[in-house]
Parts: sequence; structure tokens; C-alpha cells
Amino acid sequence: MTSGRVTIADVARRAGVSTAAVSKVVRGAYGVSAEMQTKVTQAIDELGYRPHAAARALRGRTYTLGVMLSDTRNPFFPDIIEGVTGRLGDTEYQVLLGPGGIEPKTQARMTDAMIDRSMDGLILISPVMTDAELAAVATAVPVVVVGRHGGAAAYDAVVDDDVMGAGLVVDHLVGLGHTRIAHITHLERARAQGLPHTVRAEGYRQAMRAHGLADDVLATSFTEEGGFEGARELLARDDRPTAIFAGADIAALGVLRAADEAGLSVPEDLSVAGYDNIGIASLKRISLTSVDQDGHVIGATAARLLVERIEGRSRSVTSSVSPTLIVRGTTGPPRL
Amino acid sequence: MTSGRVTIADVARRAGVSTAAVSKVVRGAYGVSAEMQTKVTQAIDELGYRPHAAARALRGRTYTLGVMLSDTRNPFFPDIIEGVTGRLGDTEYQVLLGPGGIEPKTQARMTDAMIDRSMDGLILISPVMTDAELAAVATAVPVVVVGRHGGAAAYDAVVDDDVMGAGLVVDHLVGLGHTRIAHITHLERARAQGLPHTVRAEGYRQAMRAHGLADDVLATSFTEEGGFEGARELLARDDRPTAIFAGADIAALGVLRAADEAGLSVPEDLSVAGYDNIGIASLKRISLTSVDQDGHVIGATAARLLVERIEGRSRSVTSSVSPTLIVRGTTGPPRL
DNA sequence: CTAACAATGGAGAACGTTCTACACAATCCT
DNA sequence: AGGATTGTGTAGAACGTTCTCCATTGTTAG
Repeated sequence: MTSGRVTIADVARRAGVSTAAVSKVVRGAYGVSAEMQTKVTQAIDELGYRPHAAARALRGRTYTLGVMLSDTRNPFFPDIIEGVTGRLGDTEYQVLLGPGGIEPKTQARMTDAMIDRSMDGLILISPVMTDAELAAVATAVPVVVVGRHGGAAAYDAVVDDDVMGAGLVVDHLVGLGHTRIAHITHLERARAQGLPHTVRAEGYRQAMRAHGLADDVLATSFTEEGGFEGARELLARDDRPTAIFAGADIAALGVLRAADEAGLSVPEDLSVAGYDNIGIASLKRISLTSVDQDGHVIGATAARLLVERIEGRSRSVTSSVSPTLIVRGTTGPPRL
Repeated sequence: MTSGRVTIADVARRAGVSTAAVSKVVRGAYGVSAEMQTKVTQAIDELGYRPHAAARALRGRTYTLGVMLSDTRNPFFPDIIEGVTGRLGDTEYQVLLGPGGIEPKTQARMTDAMIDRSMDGLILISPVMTDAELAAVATAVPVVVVGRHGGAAAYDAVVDDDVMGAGLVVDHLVGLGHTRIAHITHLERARAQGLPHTVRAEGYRQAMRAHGLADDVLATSFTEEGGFEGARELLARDDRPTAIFAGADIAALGVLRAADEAGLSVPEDLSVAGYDNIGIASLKRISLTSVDQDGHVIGATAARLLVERIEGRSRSVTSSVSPTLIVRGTTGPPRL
């Protein structure tokens, strides 16, 4: 009455069997007769028994998967979550999210906390930890890393093909007739390698080279302000670009503001493209050309890989998701 | 070597004391000498010991707080999270988020899962459960409910004063000279009482009445599409409103699109206001007048109340946060 | 008919903590 | 001096599971 919690012992008493037998039934383990099965199942239903995850943790699984979020404000993070939970919806696994913050230190604290809570596996979204830290986490628990290129042997990885995505944008703009295409990227702060913005910038450079064009990369930050500042600088030049490809939609919004303030009309005077295809990009008022990553597929894939890992696979896998270009109103042929 | 995990017994052996003593030091409990304190602390540091939360759960606290999110896409949910984690940053508590989904059933599953994982307390953000379900959760674990009016004795509550917020908008519009002000609300689907949209609609009605004006409420949904559809219907009328107050910014964006398509200029032909002050409302391209809820304060308050509850307070508390009106470019005097 | 075996159920030892109860020593009061 | 009190440390029983044996059945093969 004090705790009120129904335990396996209560069920065993009710069904007139041992706790071991109940445990077997609950886990679907080998060695239970049909009769035992029904008896116990009935007792469980009558009492409303639910296994106590913490107690389970001491011996076996917790059926809890952790997803560490580096940035809660990243607009397609809900897509990834939905992909993960959707995939796991009909399994016994539960998903809990851990806000890891932007700093390597706070992220490490979060992953430690998740390990301490004996989660069965972790999905890390764009972690900003060193490779060594990442490897350390991966030895303690199965790990899938999302959004970071160049995965290691210790963990699985799911990445968007950012090189391809950047290429799609450049190809599109070149196809429209642009030659002066600038790229706004995010200034590298951490030691971590293979982060999306780096790879997108590299993909942009490759694609420009492939078209025989000179590249023009400016590093500010992936914020509205960063896009604004970057665009203001680019647009002040004598030979200002006719198109700006921002490495993230949020920065592209800043670019649009800069264009507004400079009295340039989009797309006639300036074409603008982003990356991520965030929800508002599709709003008619914005109508931003962008690269869609299909966070849903990314999340579902990460969940699948993680469960596979937990259930025994040891060979490491890297899955690459192909982005698609969504052409909208902010890109068009340059004014001659 | 197999598990690799450092346990309290390892620390005790290293320091040459009992496990009970180590436990006392770790918990900061009464009855440890200074000498013992340093000896044990040193051993902990040397071995890199971290308490195993699941094992703790079986006896005492887990130092884990759960935040159930009803809607991961809600744009000010990151603000609330930051408020919560910010408040808890220097305590021993860890915050984990649980995506509860929109359905009462999935939300119940989530809260159950959190209870099964012996979290010390739960913050429920706009839960769509019945009062009975809510009460049941609250008997199992300390609970703070956010964003739902009319809290019960069993749990604490933090709410935005939605009546006041709606009043601010109406007062502002009336002050500009508007008399035909329509309101777009969210169609009630669940049984749950006291949800924000209901209260906002009621606040709107009260304020209109106070100004001696006729109210005009249309229920669609709090989505871009819902705002669009609602506005299209309202704008097709003979005596179309000169101002539309949408109960959520996301719907207000739909209203803006409808105005664009109808060839009405904002704010000259139509004033538009929203609620929530989501990030993009401040973008120059949108510049939406809105009501700000200060999710940061809400989150911090919820965290404070929850910790108080966990640490013994039994009297139930409801904290109300005052919203503020952010006037931007989408509202102005009506054209005469 | 008996030995071997498969199928089923149960005992009981973990798992890593917390926490109550107690032992012991040192200090205090009268 | 002797009892009471205070301070400090330890033993050991929980907590609710899982899981490895082991015991007891039937069943089958020879």
C-alpha cells in the first residue's frame, strides 16, 4: 500500500507460480507451457503489472534508447525523432531524448548520464565531441552517430550525402545561368571533424570546380544574423554574386533580409538557396529553394541500425541518405 | 574487466573502508569525518567512479527528471527545455525528454515508461490526458503540469495567463481603431479541459465584451493550413474583419498567406496578430505582432516547483506567468 | 524395462546501490 | 567515577529483476 507498485512477486503469488516463471513469460523466454503462459498473462492483466525498468537494468536490458540532441533548436530534429519513434513504435523499446547542449563538455556529461542510466543504446545527433570521446562512449554502449561524416569502426553512422546536396544546388544554379555563386558556411569552432557544414562547403567547392567556376566561400555562422552579415558583405562587393547558397536555411533567411534591405529583388537580382528544407521554407511568404534531407528516413535508419547493433551485429555500418533539391521561388535565372 | 564499470565496492576497497561509508560520502550524508571524506573522494577521483543510476533507483533517488513533450514541433518547446535545464544545470539532476505524441494513449504510455524508469519527478507539457489519468500519474510521482489551466491538488502547475494575453491583443487592436476583430482558434478534439486555445478564445471573448464589441470565433486548427482556411472563410464575407487574431503564430502565418492571395496588404487592409512569438515572427520578412510567453521563465519555474515537490512540499502550487505583447509590422490602424 | 533425453518449473544467487540498526570510541555531565 | 550522549564507521538486509543451474516430470529409444 505504501509503494503501490505491483511487482513480479505479486504476479507470481496471484498465478500460483514462481517469480522465475513469471520472468520467463514476461521476457518471452524458452521453457514455458501454454498453460503457464495463459495463467501468468491473466494475472499480469488483472494486476496491471509493468516491469520495473531500473530493476531490470541491474541484470539485463532496460529497453530504453537514448537520443542525444546537440541542438534542440535545429528545425529538422523533430523529423528525426519521429523517424526514430515511428520505427520503434511497435517494439518494446522506449526512446528518451537528452538535451546535450552545444559544448563538448555538456554533451559528454549527457552521454555519461545516459550510460549511468543503463540505456541499451544511444543515437547521437551531430555530436561535437572528439573522436576519442566518441570512441569511449561507443565502447560502453552501442552507438549510432547521425550527421557526422567519417564514422569509425566502433559505431554505426547515418549521414546525409552533403557533398551531393551541395552539388544539387550548384548544378541547379549553374543550369539557370549563374556563374558568380557564393557560399555561406559556418565558422569551425570545435575540433570535431566531418561536421555537415564542412562537408557541404567542400561539396560546393567540388561542384564549382567541376563546372569550371571559381568558388567563393564566406564563413559566418548558421544563424539568421550570420546569414545577414555574410550576405551584406557579399552584396557590397563590386562584382557581387548573382546567387548565394547558404549552408543552412536559417542562414538563408538572413540572406533574404539582407537582400530586402539592399533593395534587391529575389530571384531577379539575387537567387538564394538554403539547406535543410525547414518547415517555413515552404511557406508562400518565404518560398525558399532548399535541399531536403528527409529526417524521417534518417531517424528510422538510425533506429534500425541501433537495434541491430544491440541485438548482436558487430560489423560497423555507415548508411548514407540521398538528399533532394526542392526548387521554390527564391531561385531563378540571373538578370542579364 | 568484463563489465569495466567501477562500482562502489571498488572505491571502498581502494580507500580501505566499507561500501556504506562510500555511499555516505557520495550522498553527502551525515556522519563522515573529514579524513574519511578526503580518503573516499580521492579514491573516487582516481578510479573515475560514477554512481549507477539504475542501482540507485532500487533504493532511493535516480536524480532523473522527465519532461514529457506533447508536440515536438511546438516552436517554443526549446525555450522551455532551456529554462528547465538552465535551472537544473548546477544541481545533480539530469533531464530527459520523452516524446509523448499527440494522442492521449501514447502520452499515457510515455508517462508510464517514465515512472517505470523511476524518474524522481515529471514535467508534463500541455498533456492531453484526462484529469483522472493525470491524477493517477501524480500519485505515482511528483508532477508539474505546464500549459494547462485549472490545476488539481495532486500536482503543481505553471500556466501562461492566456486570458491576459488575448486581452493584450484585443486591447492593442481596439486601440488602433479596429472594431471587427475575428479570432481563429483550434477545434477541440480531446476531452481535456483548460487547454491554452480554449482559454485564449475565452480571453478574447471577455476582452471584446469589455469593449462592447461583438465577438467572432472560428475554429479550425493551429496549423498553417488551418490559419489559411480560416482566414479565407473570414475574408470572403461581406463585412470582413479588419483584423484577425490567430490563437497561435503558426496559424497566423496561414492568415498572412490568405491575405497575400486575396490581394490584401498587411496591415493596411488587414491587421494580423498571433500568439507564442515563435522565432520566425521576428524575421523582417514576417514581422508578426505576437504575444510572448517567455518559455524560459516557464521552464525554470516548472523545474523549481518540481524540485520543491520532490524535496518535500506537499501543498499544491499554481504559478502564472504574465505574457507580453510584441508589436511588429502586421498590425496597424484600419484603412478608413 | 531402463537409460537417455526433452520439456518444464523453481531456488537462489547475483546486479549496485541505500539505509536502518548497531558497535565502538570519545566526550560530557553530574 | 559512571552513566548518558555524541560522533563515526560497518554489517547486512532490502530493492525488483534476470538467469544459471538444478529437480521433476514425461517421453522416447533400445
